[in-house]
Amino acid sequence: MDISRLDIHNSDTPELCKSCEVRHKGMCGALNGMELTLLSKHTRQVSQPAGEELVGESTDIDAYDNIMRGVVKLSKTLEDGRQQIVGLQFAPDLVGRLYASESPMTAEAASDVDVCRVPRRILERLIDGNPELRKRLMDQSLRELDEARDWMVTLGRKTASEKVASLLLLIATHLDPDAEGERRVFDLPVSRLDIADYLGLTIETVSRQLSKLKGEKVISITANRHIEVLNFTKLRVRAG
Amino acid sequence: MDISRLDIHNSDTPELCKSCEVRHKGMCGALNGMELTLLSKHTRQVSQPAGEELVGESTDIDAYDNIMRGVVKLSKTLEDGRQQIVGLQFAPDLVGRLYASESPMTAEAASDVDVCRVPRRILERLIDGNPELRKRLMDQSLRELDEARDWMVTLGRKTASEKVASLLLLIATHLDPDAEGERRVFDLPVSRLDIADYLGLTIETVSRQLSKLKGEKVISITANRHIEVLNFTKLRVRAG
DNA sequence: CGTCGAGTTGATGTCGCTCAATGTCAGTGG
DNA sequence: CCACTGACATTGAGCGACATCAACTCGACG
Repeated sequence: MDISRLDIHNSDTPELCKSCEVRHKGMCGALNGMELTLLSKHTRQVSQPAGEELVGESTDIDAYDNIMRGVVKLSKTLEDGRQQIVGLQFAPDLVGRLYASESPMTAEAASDVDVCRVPRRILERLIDGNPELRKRLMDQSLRELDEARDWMVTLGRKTASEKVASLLLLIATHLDPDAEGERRVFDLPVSRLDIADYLGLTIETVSRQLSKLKGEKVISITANRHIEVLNFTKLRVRAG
Repeated sequence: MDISRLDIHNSDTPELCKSCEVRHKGMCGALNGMELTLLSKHTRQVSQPAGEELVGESTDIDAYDNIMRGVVKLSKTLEDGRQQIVGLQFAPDLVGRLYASESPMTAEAASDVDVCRVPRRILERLIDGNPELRKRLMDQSLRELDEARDWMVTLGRKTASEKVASLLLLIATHLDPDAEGERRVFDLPVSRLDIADYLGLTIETVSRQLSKLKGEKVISITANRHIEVLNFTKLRVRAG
């Protein structure tokens, strides 16, 4: 039986983690050929359109998702429906609370995403045996902690216009890490409601602040989602 | 030369991590006799009164602090002076950003604290050689990440009165984890300003909300800092 | 006592929320 | 081609929660 026919990943030279970026910075870059082969035998690629849930709040975790493409939003909801987005994850992050049996939050595709779904046991076994992988995941966790704490400052102490500027800055730097100069161009991977839920604001306030930034020629907006940053320095100043 | 005279920790049976709780749940509980001895040779106990800084924002990290007693607050400050507390740490937590050369935030004694100060290199060497220690520190980091994200919901989506109730709840559960029934008694380890900076409010608003909870017989306050929770269930409801 | 820091309480102001109307655009069907 | 629809976004008017500013209380300490 030729297992390579069953799954695109079941080949001798695994197709997993194809992109250069993912290979270099992501989890798979820490694996040797044997480990990649093991992984490929148990992994399947999953594509989810924007809005689909990957992991529900307080549901069992039986797999982790390695983001190959797209943006994932992590959110928590109060009983009465108030929602707060507590993080955005970009390729090549790993989605899922390590070592917990139950997810403390919802993970949802913000844009269309492709992920590699790894069974929990498999990943945890790989972690135990591979110090380099362990280090990368530890680094990701610590980076997420730093980002969460930075965002606490934004949520607790910044004004609405600083919040919106901060988010544009965050997305710009994540989607285009090594751009230079004053101009940045990108598509917002999230809706106005998501922005509001990330910033602890309402969609109306977000809209007003975006319009204000537009009026002051700091950014220009076309087709609702397409952002051109005209003056990156000014945007950074406005982010507080 | 009798080195045991030089440092209270330099003895054959190290006096480090004396308390039962610390020994069981803290970092030192993961160490064997040899490791404890190594640690004791390089560790010194430091006592800081409330308000003293342990690590400054964007200063070099050359040591980690293991909390033996007291409460440490972690905070970040914007250029214009606005401050946000991004975490509280209790015994037996380890203070300090692992694997970073520079601290992303200020760590300051909220109450009077005693810490064991461990040189960075020593701790990192111990981590490399001890899977159990590694796991405990990973767990602490992941727990801090969970707490930071929970707090983002509080900061972004809760009202002032829910915020204050949430903080009382947080402190009550940390200072007295396995209490039962409706009553809790504790002393606030932080000032009104700290509370305000943790909740993203002003001291006046904090004060008014505390007075309201007092008026509604949910808590009673004596001597500014001494809190008696009269109705824990009601407090939990108010926390949202 | 007088002073000082921490906390409380009151009066007033304002930023962001609420509610409601309007605009934009893609999709659908006549 | 245009009308209709529904999802999403923008804009405006009014209001309320929290901030700001200021006065006052209280205990600690010289």
